Amino acid sequence: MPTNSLDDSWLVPPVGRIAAPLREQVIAALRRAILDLDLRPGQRLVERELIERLGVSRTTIREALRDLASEGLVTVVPQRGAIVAAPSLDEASDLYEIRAVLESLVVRHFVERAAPALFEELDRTVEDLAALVARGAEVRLVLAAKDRFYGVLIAGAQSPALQQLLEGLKARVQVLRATSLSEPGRPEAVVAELRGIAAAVARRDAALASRLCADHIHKAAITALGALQDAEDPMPASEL
Amino acid sequence: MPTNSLDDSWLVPPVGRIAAPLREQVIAALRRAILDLDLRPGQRLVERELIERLGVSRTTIREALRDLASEGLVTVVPQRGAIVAAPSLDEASDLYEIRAVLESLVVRHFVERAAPALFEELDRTVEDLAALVARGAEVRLVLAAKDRFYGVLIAGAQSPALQQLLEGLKARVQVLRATSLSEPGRPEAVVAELRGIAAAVARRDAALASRLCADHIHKAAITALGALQDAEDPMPASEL
DNA sequence: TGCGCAATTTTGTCAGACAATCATATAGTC
DNA sequence: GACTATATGATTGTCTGACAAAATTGCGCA
Repeated sequence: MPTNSLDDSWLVPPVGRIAAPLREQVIAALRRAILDLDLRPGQRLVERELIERLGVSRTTIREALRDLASEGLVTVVPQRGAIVAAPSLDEASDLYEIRAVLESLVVRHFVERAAPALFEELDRTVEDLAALVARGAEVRLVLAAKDRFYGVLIAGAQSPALQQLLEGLKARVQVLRATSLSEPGRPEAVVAELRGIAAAVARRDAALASRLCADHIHKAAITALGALQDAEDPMPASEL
Repeated sequence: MPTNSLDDSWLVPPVGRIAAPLREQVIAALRRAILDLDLRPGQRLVERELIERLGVSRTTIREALRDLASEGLVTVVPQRGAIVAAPSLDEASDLYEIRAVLESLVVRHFVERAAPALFEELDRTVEDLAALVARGAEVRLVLAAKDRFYGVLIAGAQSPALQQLLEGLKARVQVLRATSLSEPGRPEAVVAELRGIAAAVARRDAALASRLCADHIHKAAITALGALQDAEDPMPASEL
């Protein structure tokens, strides 16, 4: 077996030609594989192998890879192909900082524009999250709940551009988010922080909510980056 | 002649197969055409016509269009193809707001991280701009000078992620930037505002510089959006 | 053991094909 | 004559196969 070829753990049913644009299915499959770490950061994505595994043509694979590249999930090096994106510590730090200011904007817009129903829904998502954490649910579920929280915020902010940018940013740091929530005590802290944000939002205090949101992401960043620094690259190029 | 096909004004030498990846050349050609308004917002980009005009294969065209879509310069509607992106007033407003917070971040990073030489260069670019405005240079040149100013800021901020995001945002509002600078008195105001930013940066006053930068973009936004509102769609679908 | 060259792999691009979908024009109906 | 339904054409989505150029690998040679 040559250096590092794809492991087959993420083998989804070769992408049936069910309904939607085939390319979308390919993108979804690859995205899931990357976010679930079935494909490891830095790993090469060789077109021929993807063709075999997903059962679609090179045309489709290449378009999908380019889409993922624009999402920041893979990096396409000219004449060398695509690799799974692996943000360095510095990059990750930058991404978190950018996310902090953008989420602040989202919160401000939410307070200004969101429909009343969304204010209630925001509270509900926080309590859902709190319940999950209270009964010690696994990280994956907590993360999903947190995504719903941000999802409600974005929906209320009514800014497609913000939504698109933030989705890209979140995808790029997805790896680290799980890390952050795994630190002892962090889930409880997260609940407290989000409750604070929600409370400020409920009082229509945009400035405070926005600041709390930025704080929250900064704290998450510190935790995640710290963990990343400890682990410090458990995955160099060759690992045969 | 059918409804609205491409005008040939932007016909660049059919993209010679000179050196770099062909796709890059196609992307560059289309980007220039869009930013220069040779291709008008809302206009359909039919693959076959692009093939003929640029002399490359459909594969290449399609990949290029997808790249441009990820930059936000074109919008790809499934099953209907690509059209030149046309930001609505609301979208444009959002984009400017996002740009304001991100440029603020850039300025802050610049103050914290930039090499001394860049501080000097920043001053130089402002004075270049001032000179151009003073002798009433055309809008295109002034815009280019302004881009150099932002370019120096970005370079000093040393954040690839920020750079990438801002390039995308700037591309999307490019159309409006020209409009903004065409308003009487605006160029002189721009010079004053940028001088203020540069001065604050020179004093290493990150907070002030950052706030001034946000202000500057807000003002530009108001001017541009106002002009946009007046013009209010001089380009509906059919114009035979 | 180290280096350079050749064989192989992989990407970039092309051409042509086809089904599915969208757009338009035509014909039939009220 | 206006309106709807169908047919016709245009356009996109996807596939196949091909080839040159660049990168990678492996081998032979010094």
